[in-house]
Amino acid sequence: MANVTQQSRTRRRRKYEVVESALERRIAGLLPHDTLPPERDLMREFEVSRMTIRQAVSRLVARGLVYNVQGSGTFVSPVEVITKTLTLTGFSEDMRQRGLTPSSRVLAVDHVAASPETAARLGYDDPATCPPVVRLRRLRCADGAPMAVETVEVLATVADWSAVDPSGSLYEQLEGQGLQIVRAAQVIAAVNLGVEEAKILDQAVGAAAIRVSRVSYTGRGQAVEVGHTLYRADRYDFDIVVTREPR
Amino acid sequence: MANVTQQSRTRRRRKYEVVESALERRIAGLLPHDTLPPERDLMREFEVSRMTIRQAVSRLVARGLVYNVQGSGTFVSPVEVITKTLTLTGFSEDMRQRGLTPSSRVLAVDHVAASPETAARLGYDDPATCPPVVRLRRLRCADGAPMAVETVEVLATVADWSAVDPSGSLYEQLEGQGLQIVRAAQVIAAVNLGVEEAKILDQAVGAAAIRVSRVSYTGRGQAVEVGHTLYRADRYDFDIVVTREPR
DNA sequence: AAGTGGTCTAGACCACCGC
DNA sequence: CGGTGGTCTAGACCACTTC
Repeated sequence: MANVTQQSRTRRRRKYEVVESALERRIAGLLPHDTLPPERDLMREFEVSRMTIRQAVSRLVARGLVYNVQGSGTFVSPVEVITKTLTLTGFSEDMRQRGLTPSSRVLAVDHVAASPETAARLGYDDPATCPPVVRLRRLRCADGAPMAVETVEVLATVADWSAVDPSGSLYEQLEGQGLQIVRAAQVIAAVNLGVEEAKILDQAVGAAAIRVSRVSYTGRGQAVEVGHTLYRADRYDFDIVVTREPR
Repeated sequence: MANVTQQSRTRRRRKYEVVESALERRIAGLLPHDTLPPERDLMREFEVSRMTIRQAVSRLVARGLVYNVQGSGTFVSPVEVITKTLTLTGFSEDMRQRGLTPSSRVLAVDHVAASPETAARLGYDDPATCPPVVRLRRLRCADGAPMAVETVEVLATVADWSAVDPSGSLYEQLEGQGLQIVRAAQVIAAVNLGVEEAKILDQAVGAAAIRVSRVSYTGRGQAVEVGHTLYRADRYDFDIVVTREPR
C-alpha cells in the first residue's frame, strides 16, 4: 500500500513521557502552590536518573502546570487557564477547542500559479521559480453561523490533493499525509469590513474585524503555506500567552 | 541603602550561555541550511560535555535560529525574521524594537481600591481581600504621534511607587525593583472606536482598533497586573510566532 | 547546616539518515 | 555501515532557600 513515510506506530514510550504524564495526573489532584516531591525522591520512585526527571518537569514548567523556585522546590501553578492558546491550530481545531462545531462553505478552489506576492511570502526571490499553489477560499462557520472568511494557498507540490477534502480541516489532512507544519508567523491586525466582506460575513459595512495573516513553516524552515483569515470581531477574539524570556 | 533583593551582578557566565552566543555569532556568517559542526566536535572545541552543548543548541532551536534533523545534523534556519515577537514586552520596549521612539502623556494616576472586576481578574474570589491597586491611564505615542491608550492596574503592594516615574516604561521600572513578571495572558480583539477614544487617538469615530487585554503573572503564578491597551489599527499590528507543539 | 533546584561531567545505547 | 541527533545513567559541585 501507500507511500507516505510511516512514522513507527506505537513507538517506544520515552521514560520522560511516562514521568510527565504520571506527574500530570498527580498534579490534577493537588491545590495551587502545593509542593511536588523533590527531584531526588522522584528519581527513586520512578527508578530513573535525575536528568530524566528534570526533562519531564521542565516540560511541565514549559506548559505552565508547575513552577520551580531554586533552593526551595517545585510547585503547582495556580492558573490553569494559562495553557490556553499559543499553539498553531487550524480553524476547525480552534473552534472545537472553544466548544463550537465548525463547518465550511467552499467559495473557490483553484490550482494556480503563485502570484509574485505569494511567491515572495513563501521565500522565493524569483516568482518564476515558485511552484504552483492550491488556492482555497472558504467561509468558515461555527455552530452554523458565519465566523470568518479564510484564504489559504499551499504549495501544490507538498501534498496529494486528490485525497484532500476541501471542506474539512486542512491542517489535519496535511498532517495525515506526513506534512509536518511546526511553526507559523502571524500578523494580527484590525480592519473595517468592506462591502463584499460584510455581506459574506453577515455584518454591517465598516464593522471591525480581526485579520490574521499567516506564513507556515516546516521544522526545516521551509515555508509551505500562506493565508489570511478575516474574523467577525463580535464572535471571535484571540487568546495568547506570552512569556518574558523566550522559553 | 536599598532593600531590594540584589540579584548578584556580574554573576558567573553559564557555560551553555558562552557556547550559545559563540554559536550565534558563527550562525550569523552562515547561509540558510548550512550545517553546524556535530555535537561531538563542539564538545572538543569548547571543552565541555555533550549535555552542555545540547542545552546551548536547544536554546537556539527554541529561538528558531537552527533546526535539528535526527540522524543527519543541525542546520541554520532559513527564516531570520521569525524570532520577532512572542515575548512579553511593554509598550516602550515594543516601540523601540520597531525602531520608533516611545513617549507618554499621563492622563490619570490613582491609588484606589480594586474594582470587583479587577479583583476577580487578579484572582481574588472575594474583592474585599484584594489589596488596593495603582491605576495608570496613559496616551502612548510613537515618534510623537498617538498610537495607543493604555490603562494598567498594578497591585500597590508589589512595588515602591514613590520611585516610579509614571511617564516611563512601567515593566522596566518594576523589573528594576526586583519584580519579575514572567508570563501574561492576553486577549486580542478588534473594536470600533467610540467618540471619546477616537478623539484621544486622533481617529474617526468607528475606525477599527486593536484591543489587547492582559493579566500578568510572576514566575510563581501570582497575578500582579491587569490592563488593556487600545491601538490605532492604521499604525499597529501584532506579530506573533506560534508553534505546533508547546515547545 | 541541610535540602532544594541549577549546572556540568563522562560516559552509554538507541533510532535514524545517508552512503 | 559510520555518523548524527535523541535518550539515559550515575555521579558531582554550585547557588540558593529555609531552618
